[in-house]
Amino acid sequence: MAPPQGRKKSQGRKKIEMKLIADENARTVTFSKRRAGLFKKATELSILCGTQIAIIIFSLGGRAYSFGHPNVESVVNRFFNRNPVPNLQDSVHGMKLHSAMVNQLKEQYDQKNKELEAKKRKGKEIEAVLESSPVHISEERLNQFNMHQLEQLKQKMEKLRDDVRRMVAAQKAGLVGTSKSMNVVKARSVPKGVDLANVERNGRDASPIPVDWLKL
Amino acid sequence: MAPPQGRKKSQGRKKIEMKLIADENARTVTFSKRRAGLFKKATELSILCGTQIAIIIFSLGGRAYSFGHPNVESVVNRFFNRNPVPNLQDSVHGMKLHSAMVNQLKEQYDQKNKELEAKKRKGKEIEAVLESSPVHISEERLNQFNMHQLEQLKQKMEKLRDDVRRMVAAQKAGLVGTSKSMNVVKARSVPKGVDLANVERNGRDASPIPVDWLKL
DNA sequence: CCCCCTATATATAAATC
DNA sequence: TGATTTATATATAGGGG
Repeated sequence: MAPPQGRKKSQGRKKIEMKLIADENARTVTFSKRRAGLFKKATELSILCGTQIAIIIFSLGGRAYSFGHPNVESVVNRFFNRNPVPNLQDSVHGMKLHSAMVNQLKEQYDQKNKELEAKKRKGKEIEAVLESSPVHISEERLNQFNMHQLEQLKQKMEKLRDDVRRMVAAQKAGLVGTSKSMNVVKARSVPKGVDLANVERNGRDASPIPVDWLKL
Repeated sequence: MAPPQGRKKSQGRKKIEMKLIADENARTVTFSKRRAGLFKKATELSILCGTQIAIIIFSLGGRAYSFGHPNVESVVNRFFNRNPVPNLQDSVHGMKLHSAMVNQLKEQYDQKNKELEAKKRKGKEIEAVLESSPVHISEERLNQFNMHQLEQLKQKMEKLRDDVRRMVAAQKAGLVGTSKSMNVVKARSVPKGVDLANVERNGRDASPIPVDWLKL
């Protein structure tokens, strides 16, 4: 009934940037809360899906925190195949491969390859649309953009299409890549169907566009 | 005002009992979702608090899923206070892989992963540009342009640009071709001792899928 | 299996004790 | 470091394609 005579007790949860929390105090608090939350989630997962789980965490201070269902050691050992997994005996060039890990690696590769495949497919679809869509561009519309924006737009389109091509080509030729990074920052959602571009040519570029994204 | 003429599309999230999900299908779905959620949480924790984390999960089916920042092995070894693993030479995510086959496997995985990342990044970037543009242009519309039209666009832009230049009449020396195609970036980066002091992103991995893409 | 959507259950950033 | 409270940000169960 009575209108809130006092200010709100809290602004409620705020969104925070995804980067190392500078304030050590706040960081510690967040660490405690999230660590607890993570373990809770792990517990639920193991119960709901009947899985074995092991989690090991080292805080910046060097303290170790662990969680295990049924326990850390058994899961870790199983993962590193210390406890032989009879069902897995892959071998390459005669040597035994380390089960769970290698097996997982294969799956991951396949997964990524699959995602890539999907993207290429989408890229082609878009290309098709571009080819068959005789849309007239009015001067009006053109004049609404400034050169900088148009240039950027064009470049991005070209670049994207170029990438699609390269990828398709590489795919056909059986690519042989060499890189050493393995970070996957999972994006919440893959941007709509943004994939297109082409034109082998690349002219100049006057505007001081912050084109670091162009280097791939 | 008008009462909802149609039924709700969904009853929304329902509370579930904390016990092994009986329906195998539902269980699998939940496992996928929650596993992803768990890894995401772990990723955030490692970033926000600069911690090292390792997670290993074995599904009921016996499949292994892992997450590691900087990688599972280092964290596990640190936890058990061991030096390099004795009877385990291969490392999935980072370093010395003594098996040529496994090594190749890893490279291919990295390559795919990298391309995928680039793809996602670009998708986001183009979206960003589109959004920051004073003139709203839907992706739909953008996708309707074909290369010929883009060429025209470019020509018009160049003309405009030249006009502006004339007007500004000044130093125009800054015209540099800014575009290059990438050609396999072989980074010999050694994810050795990652100093968590400046954690930018984390390592992550996971994903199932049964396929024998390679006859080992 | 993957993606999307909706409606709700949960996790948590902040502030305070 | 914990335990609470408040107001929001996120995670997800269910269901469809």
